Amino acid sequence: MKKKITLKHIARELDVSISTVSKALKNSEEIGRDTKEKIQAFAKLYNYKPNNIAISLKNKRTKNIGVIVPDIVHYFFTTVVRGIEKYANAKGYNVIVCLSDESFDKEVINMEMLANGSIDGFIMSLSAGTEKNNDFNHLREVTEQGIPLVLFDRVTDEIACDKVVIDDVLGAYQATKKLIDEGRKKIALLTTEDFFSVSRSRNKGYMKALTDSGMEIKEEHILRLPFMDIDEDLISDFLSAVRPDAVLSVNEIFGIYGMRVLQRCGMRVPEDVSIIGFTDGLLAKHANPSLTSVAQHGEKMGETAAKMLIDRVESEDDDDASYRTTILEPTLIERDSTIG
Amino acid sequence: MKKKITLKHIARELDVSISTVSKALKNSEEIGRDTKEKIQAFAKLYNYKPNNIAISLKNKRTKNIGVIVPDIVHYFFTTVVRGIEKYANAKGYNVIVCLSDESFDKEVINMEMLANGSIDGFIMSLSAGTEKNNDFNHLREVTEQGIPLVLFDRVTDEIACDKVVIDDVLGAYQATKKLIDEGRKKIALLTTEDFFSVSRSRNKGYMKALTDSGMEIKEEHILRLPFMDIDEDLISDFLSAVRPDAVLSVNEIFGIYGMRVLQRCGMRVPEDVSIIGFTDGLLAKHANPSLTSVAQHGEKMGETAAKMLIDRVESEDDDDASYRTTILEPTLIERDSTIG
DNA sequence: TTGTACGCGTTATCAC
DNA sequence: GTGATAACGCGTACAA
Repeated sequence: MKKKITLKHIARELDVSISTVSKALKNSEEIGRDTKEKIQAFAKLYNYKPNNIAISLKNKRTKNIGVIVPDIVHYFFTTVVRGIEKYANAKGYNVIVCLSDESFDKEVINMEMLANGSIDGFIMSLSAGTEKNNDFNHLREVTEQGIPLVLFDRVTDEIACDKVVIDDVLGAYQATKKLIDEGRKKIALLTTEDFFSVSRSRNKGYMKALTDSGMEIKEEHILRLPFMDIDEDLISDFLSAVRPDAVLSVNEIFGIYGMRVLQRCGMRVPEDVSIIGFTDGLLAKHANPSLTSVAQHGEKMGETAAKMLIDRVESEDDDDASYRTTILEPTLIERDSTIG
Repeated sequence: MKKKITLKHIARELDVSISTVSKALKNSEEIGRDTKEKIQAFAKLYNYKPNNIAISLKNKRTKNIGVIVPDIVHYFFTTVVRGIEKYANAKGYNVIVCLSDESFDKEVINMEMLANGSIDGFIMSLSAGTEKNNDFNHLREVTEQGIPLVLFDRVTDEIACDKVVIDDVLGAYQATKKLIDEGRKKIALLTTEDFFSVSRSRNKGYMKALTDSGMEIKEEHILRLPFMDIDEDLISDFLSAVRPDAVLSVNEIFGIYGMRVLQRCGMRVPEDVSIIGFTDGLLAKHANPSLTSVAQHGEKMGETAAKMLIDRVESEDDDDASYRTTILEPTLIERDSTIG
């Protein structure tokens, strides 16, 4: 077992000072050819690599990015993390991923864990618990310490920081508009409890589209489901009662469940009923029929967030005022659950 | 913006020495009541938290675990990462996730990035590129440096380290056996190119089940597909030609594609043809009909790997000889793509 | 051209 | 009881 070698070892072995070794390895001009070559050869031989921790301590820069997401089995977050990874790695940063598991407490704990020097900045999406609590003190503490923070998707106005979101209102508007343009008259909405910022925006887009087209918004056409552990019966009862000719879902999974329920009722998709969901994930793509979806461009979002964060980290000047919010355009991916 | 406070700041402010502060905050007996209380109060007020990096440097322990996986959009890896996260976090460790993107080069780069002090140990699953190259020097270097390594799922005999796998032979055997017991006579196999260790094992289980039941293994019933960018036509041509009454797929996605192709040919699942896939993911669960699958228990695998790694990290004695391989039992999840 | 000294933040040992 | 000192590994301003 050949242990990690340090500058000190090399120095002792070659009978020179540590700083000489350090300089030689950085190809400094002030070291003589011979010593330089000797040292470099030795270093290569023993595969010397500087210790990241020591460098972090010295530079006060870790080259680590902390990412806190509610979950990682959800396709959307997965793609965002991938986008972050991609950009961050290209820039020489590592990504430390923590899962809040939709819990406020875990989110706080994870943040504190990372905030004490482990990372140069945060990228995160609020947990359900945090949105519910409406308590953002842990975020505030972090930003007040001068640690850069980028929020994505599930964001809040309470915190001044960079943000990346898609235009959820527009996405829902376009989707609803498409259903209206198909001639659908009774468009149901499957959404979540109201504390989710994204659901609120999507509901808004749905309503705006109806209103703009002179259609009435009927509360009985809207089903607000708890986010966790989906209750298929609730969806089933609702859809059987409403008998809609179109359904908009604020996420992928409600859309899939809704479609199945309707099919079981003997309705044909898309002949009898059109369905559009949010999140263009694997389920939507491989459903039968495949589900028309509002793509959120998670990977792009991740890349953008990573770029914003790293730019912030690497810019000397902390110009507090200039926080930006990047708004990505959603895209309606038309598949077989709607009419051409 | 209140910057991070250090021991030095407190010491200067309270006019005591740094070591006094350090001891006071650790509630050392050798510090007087008054000073201790004064220091602790001050520390609380300014929300002092020790700097992780400095502690890492001193202890030569980072409390970080490096995880390198081929991808994170695949359900299986996602669940493993989640399992790792769960266990590691509970033990006070952070998880640094890197994606090899199935590329040998990226895997090497990521390992080197992390190996220089950033982490206490690795958990990883080999990239396709690495399995293809059959080159494991980067792993060897890491283990030779005394950095603990746990391999899961895609492992290799070339490296002596802890491992976690499921019994792939058994999983495929049981699945095939089930198809045989249903009375299926022509059981096709959708598998990948041969360099994947898991595919080899699953192929073996398939063949063993056939042989044990006195059935013939026919090469023309086996389709070996490239792993990346799935070509649906290949599957389509193959299945149209073979016309099997059952299909075993070594992963989830081939199974889904296979089912769709067969349905398009007018075959009913499971009346005319039964299908079983590997990986009990979202697609299998929500497919129509839902896909009977061999569950790999990713979360359990992740937890197990994390436990093995942390045990190793925290045990002083480096008893090289005692590397263990944990073999998890697969479970056949029966759904609607097979007959009751 | 090479070496010395110091600092990053913390802890442990030892002296007062 | 309190404080000075060294050490973790590195980089660098400054001295020789």
